[in-house]
Amino acid sequence: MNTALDRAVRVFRERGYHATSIGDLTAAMRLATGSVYKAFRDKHAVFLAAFERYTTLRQEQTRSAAACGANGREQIRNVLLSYVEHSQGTEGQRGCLVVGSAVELSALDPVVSARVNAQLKTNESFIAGLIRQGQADGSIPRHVDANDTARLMICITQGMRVAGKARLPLDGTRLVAVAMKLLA
Amino acid sequence: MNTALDRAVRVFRERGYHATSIGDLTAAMRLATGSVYKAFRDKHAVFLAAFERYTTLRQEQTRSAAACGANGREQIRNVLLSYVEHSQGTEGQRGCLVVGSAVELSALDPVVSARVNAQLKTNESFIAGLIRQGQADGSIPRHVDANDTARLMICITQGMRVAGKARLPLDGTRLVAVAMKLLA
DNA sequence: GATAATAGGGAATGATTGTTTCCGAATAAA
DNA sequence: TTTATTCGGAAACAATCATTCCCTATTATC
Repeated sequence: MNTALDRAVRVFRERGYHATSIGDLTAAMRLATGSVYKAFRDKHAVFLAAFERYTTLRQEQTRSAAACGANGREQIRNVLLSYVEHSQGTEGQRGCLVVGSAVELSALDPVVSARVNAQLKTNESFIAGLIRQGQADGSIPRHVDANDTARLMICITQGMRVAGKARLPLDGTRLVAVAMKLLA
Repeated sequence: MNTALDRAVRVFRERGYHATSIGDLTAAMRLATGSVYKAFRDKHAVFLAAFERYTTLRQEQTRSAAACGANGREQIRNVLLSYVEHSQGTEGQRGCLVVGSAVELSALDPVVSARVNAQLKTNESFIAGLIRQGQADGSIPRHVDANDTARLMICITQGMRVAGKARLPLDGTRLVAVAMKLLA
């Protein structure tokens, strides 16, 4: 089931919600029309399940990327680097389901809007927590505002995903080096 | 004609390309179906015209916002502030047609992809030019890398539009104050 | 003032959409 | 073996989509 969902995630990331037909979905999931409708109430339910699967998977990835850092500052650097890498090449053009949902559905679909908002808030407080941790371990100056900086970093990461969709080449080390000035 | 196009811009910004039907378009533009198809070859042509109208309009807005600044640094601050304001409230939730096109169409539509890419490149080199201007007038240190910083600022502005779509409240002065550390 | 030409509006059309239903195959229970 | 049940697959369904065609005004021209 999860393997079929992963394939649905991929299609929705590439084509978005409205441009993905049931035909696209069944072809990607290797399931017949009836099977999809036996497993999910409708297309919208498939999307919601795919969204949830995507966010849990991505959350694991960024947290394990952060875990490699020795202190708060290094953890944030790793998170940013991880975002750049996921915004590049094939993976980058495939896009982020959170960004895609925010842009395509947030204004039209209240339930998707709520999930997107919750996910962004989660990511933001995760980064804010890393900043505070860095201030505790001495790797980030005290005068840095954790909330404001975290919000700006959310903008940066979301913007990276947009740039990745548009095939703008991003140099990870250079870009992150500039972004780290926000922690000065 | 431009007034009808402005209404088309608004619909495409709110609903995106695929979720906008010809019915939505005719209702918004106050035109009958036949009239739309007499003025444009098809839906795609309407979108392209709306896209072009939107980008020229936005370009004017950001350039006039920049013009209010006394030096390069102040001009960049004004540009960032203008982006925050356009990413907030009703206007923010309406969304940016460049971001929307990048996310929804860039992977599927080569001609839209080219326009999006060109627009992002234009914005980026505009900001890079402001940075260099700031370095020339002494308001921005020489050691700032204009290209890298401009690219990161593009990520920031695009990310703001995503946040605006998701109704994340953005405090303009606070957010921009943090972002200005990139010019230190 | 009559006529040609053009622009705009709305109904008809064919294709595609999401959804449902029905049917056959495979598995488990009796 | 037979019966029941669950599962996947394909055809059928109504609705909606983008597009075309035709008709009616209105303007310009002679």
